[in-house]
Amino acid sequence: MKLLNNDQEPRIEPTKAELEILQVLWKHGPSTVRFVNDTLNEEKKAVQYTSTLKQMQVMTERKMLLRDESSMKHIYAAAIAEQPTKGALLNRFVDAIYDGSASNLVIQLLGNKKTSKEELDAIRGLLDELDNKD
Amino acid sequence: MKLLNNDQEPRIEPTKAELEILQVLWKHGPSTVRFVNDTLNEEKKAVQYTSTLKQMQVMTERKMLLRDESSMKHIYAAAIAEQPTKGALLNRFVDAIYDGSASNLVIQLLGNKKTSKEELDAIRGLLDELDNKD
DNA sequence: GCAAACGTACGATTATAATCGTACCTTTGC
DNA sequence: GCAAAGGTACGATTATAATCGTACGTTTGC
Repeated sequence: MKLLNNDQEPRIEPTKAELEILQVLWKHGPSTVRFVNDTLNEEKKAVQYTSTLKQMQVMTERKMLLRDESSMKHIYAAAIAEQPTKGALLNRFVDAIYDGSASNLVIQLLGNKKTSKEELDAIRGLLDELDNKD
Repeated sequence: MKLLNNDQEPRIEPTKAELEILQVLWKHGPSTVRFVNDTLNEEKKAVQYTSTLKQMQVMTERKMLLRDESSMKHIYAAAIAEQPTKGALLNRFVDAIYDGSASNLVIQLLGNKKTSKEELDAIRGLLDELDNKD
């Protein structure tokens, strides 16, 4: 028997579908379901309006989104910040795949044909900045 | 109606549970179910023998593992290589979270308190190597 | 004023991942 | 020889994610 999880705390481990919705809200700011659904259909995948609606309703229950119900067209906003959320996902990923070693991940990244020269230069720039800060 | 997917090709997108099993096999080489299950219980989580067995049977069907049935204690081996598999997972992750931008991921990594100085030095070393190669 | 368009609510369904119980076969040790 | 230990096979179950149909309320345009 699984006890009900009357979660009051926001969950910061969005699923794939949840993340797609969050990305739209992070990028465009507070939006209607209509807007989010249209954006998903344009940029990601075909999905019914009510599916997106349902997702966003559940996410609101789980405190991942905030909902302004003052007008009929509810306005949803991300309740969790982009960077901390992505950071948590990244940590989980590094733990699961690279046994917690960030440099192992970077090895993979650098050995990857799909990582462009521009990306590499950008990464180098970041490290240089860090050097100057310390 | 979903058509049957008589997949002949190996699937290279292991799930969480599948990845844990693959990690054991990659690390220790071909192993029995008993060994994999013991290792998971020691290093990861409590799980029944038959659960691990079932997973590995399914993974074999999906061509992610190879099975040597010549003796009663079947010996399983990873059928997909570690680096390409992790690379594919990494690409998916970067696409899903960082819109395909590897440098954005690294920004996150560097800004992350959990990334140690040693890790940063290691990363720097990698970039230096790359410099000398080009 | 009323039909069409558009909105929310919500149960039901489907898809997939993950776990486990039970049946049954093989090996081993005494 | 045979009971106990340990192995595989496999259906059933549970957990979770994801999608959608339908009911019904509100707004809008003509």
